[in-house]
Amino acid sequence: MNRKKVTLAEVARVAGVSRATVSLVVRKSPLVADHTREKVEKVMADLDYVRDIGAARLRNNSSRTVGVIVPNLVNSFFTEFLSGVEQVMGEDDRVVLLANSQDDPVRQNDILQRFRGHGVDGVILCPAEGTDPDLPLRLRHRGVPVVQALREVGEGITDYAGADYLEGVRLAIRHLVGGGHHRIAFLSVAAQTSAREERLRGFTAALGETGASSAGIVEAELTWEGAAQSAAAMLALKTRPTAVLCFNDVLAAGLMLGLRRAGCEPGRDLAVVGLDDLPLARLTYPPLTSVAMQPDCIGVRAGHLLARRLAQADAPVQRSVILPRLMIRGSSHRD
Amino acid sequence: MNRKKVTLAEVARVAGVSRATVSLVVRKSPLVADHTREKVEKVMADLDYVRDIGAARLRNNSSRTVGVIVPNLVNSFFTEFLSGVEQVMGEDDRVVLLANSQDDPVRQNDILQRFRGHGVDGVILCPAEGTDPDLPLRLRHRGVPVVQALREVGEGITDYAGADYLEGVRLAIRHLVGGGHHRIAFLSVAAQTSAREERLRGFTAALGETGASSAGIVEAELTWEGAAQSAAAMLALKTRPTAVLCFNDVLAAGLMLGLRRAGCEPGRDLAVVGLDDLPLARLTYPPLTSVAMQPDCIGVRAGHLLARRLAQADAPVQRSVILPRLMIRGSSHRD
DNA sequence: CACGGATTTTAGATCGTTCTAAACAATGGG
DNA sequence: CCCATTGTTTAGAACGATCTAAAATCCGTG
Repeated sequence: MNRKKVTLAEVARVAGVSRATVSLVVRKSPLVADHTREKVEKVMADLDYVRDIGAARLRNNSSRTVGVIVPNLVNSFFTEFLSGVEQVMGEDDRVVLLANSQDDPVRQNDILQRFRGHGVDGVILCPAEGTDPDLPLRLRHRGVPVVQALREVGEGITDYAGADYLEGVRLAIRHLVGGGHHRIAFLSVAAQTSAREERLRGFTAALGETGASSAGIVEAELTWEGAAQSAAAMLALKTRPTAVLCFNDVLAAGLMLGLRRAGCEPGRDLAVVGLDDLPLARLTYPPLTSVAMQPDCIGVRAGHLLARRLAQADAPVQRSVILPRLMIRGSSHRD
Repeated sequence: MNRKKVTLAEVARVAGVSRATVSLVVRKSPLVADHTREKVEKVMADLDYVRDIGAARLRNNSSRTVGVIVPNLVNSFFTEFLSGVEQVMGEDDRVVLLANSQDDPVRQNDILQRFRGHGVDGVILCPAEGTDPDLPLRLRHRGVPVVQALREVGEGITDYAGADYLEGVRLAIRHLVGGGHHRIAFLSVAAQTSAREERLRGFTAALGETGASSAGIVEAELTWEGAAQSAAAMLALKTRPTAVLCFNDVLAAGLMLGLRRAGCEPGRDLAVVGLDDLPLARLTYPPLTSVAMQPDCIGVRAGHLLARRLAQADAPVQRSVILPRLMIRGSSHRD
């Protein structure tokens, strides 16, 4: 209640030095003599002084704050990513401003504006579906350092951290073909993002490489219910697939549910493979074969990329792409 | 690159008015005449002016920023909660500073300090395991408005938003007893939090009410692997349970996995009930009966509580407790 | 047309920090 | 004893907004 804020000036007064000196101590400058440093540090501890970073930023332009924009906070793909980012930032004594674009480019712009108002040092962005491809360019012109992650818009304009979705899909398809599957369907989402495009491209590419054939592409809403409902469409394809590759694990899990309802036992009657290897992949029945994209690692890398760019604004653009790993489980076995 | 920051003064100069007037326009004060307002707004738009909230806060003490501390970013209980908080804050034109305490009180203190330095208006805190019970009091003395959520430490010192875990457990036990189960075990976690205590208390209380008896309490690490490993201990209990209530759905799902490995079919040989009703509850096999705590709603309420307190610092302490709902699914059927 | 009151506008101080440039202290050489 | 040199400290002006209190403008009346 009565707690007045302790300021530099207050510390200076008590310690019998000038504000400038205290400021130097706060910033661990080597310019201050040891004995004054100690004296000042003691006073700071006694008074429970907390440096006001906002005021500091006003003067010197570094808020030690970064904005993170994700399209979604329920899919653990994004929250694990977020977790990685938060971890790096914490280690680096930075703080994360979080916002959820809900995959809406308009909201996303609002958020960027808000972040700008808060003086963020930089932004890590998973661009929302339908993001204007020259948003990155506009941001660069406004002087906002940006790292894109998980999805990308515009080419080579900003740093980027993600996984090699294409290779991930190839791993999955090879695994299926190796297991004797030759008619493979793809369960996709409607939302147009780079992640989707890459996965779809990977699908046709990998089919070409392996000589397997597409049994068709079915689209579902990005929820397990949507996927469950799509089971009917999947079973009604002209060329009935023996295996289905899904855009991600949520869809795969939903599909398995829908298949079982329709009397088709996933893993036995129809192989199902997911992508992302979310934790839930181990908990479905049968456990879901999936491709691990390690979103937490991607988050860590995105954090490092941003740190690098903040340190050196004109560094060359860099892409950091993680190699996925295939996790084989029951949903793609024939036993 | 060359973008210089557009300031109030710049806008004022171009519009031919004083900074003070522009400031009034920015804050939508009714004091400005309509024609000047329009003129100024036009200039602001032309110059792409963004108000510097940090600078504003320095003068008037409202950063429109709140800190959120969660113990964990992989359990969707917390991320759904976070999602709710973020949503309310966004609507209210506030911004969320996110940090993960990793259930470590020391980290948690660091984070609180950091938040203070960033001038947050208030904090929403899910206290880490082992948090000093008078942390809330200390924070109050420092003048930091706090709302606790999901877990609570200290009694009635801060506002609190959570679910009625006790009632949730009661619902689950009643359901089991109604289904003919009389020997019920509890799968708990080791971590000492108010959530755990309340659930455990609820367990014994509900057993008393219904006349069922405890088959024992088993502790597991809070991961699905931990729960899977505990299946053995569960099956080895002296009085073999016919049903198990689990601290949360992650444990329940893990336990089901472990049971099946041990040749005991969950849902048929042993009923399993979870708590929290995470999305994964629908995706396990058999689908998991659980008690919905609606963490996203709790997040929304926590946000509102904090907004209220920021508006009125001396409002009476309020608790907002959500009534849980039982979601009956296959894991507790006998068929 | 002068006056009082309401409506608009503004100058200048202020928030807590950092920066710049200069002052001050200590030391050693000539 | 003065001066240059190095090492420490500091006064005062920023940063970009908001607040306060006062000034300027407008308007209807007497």
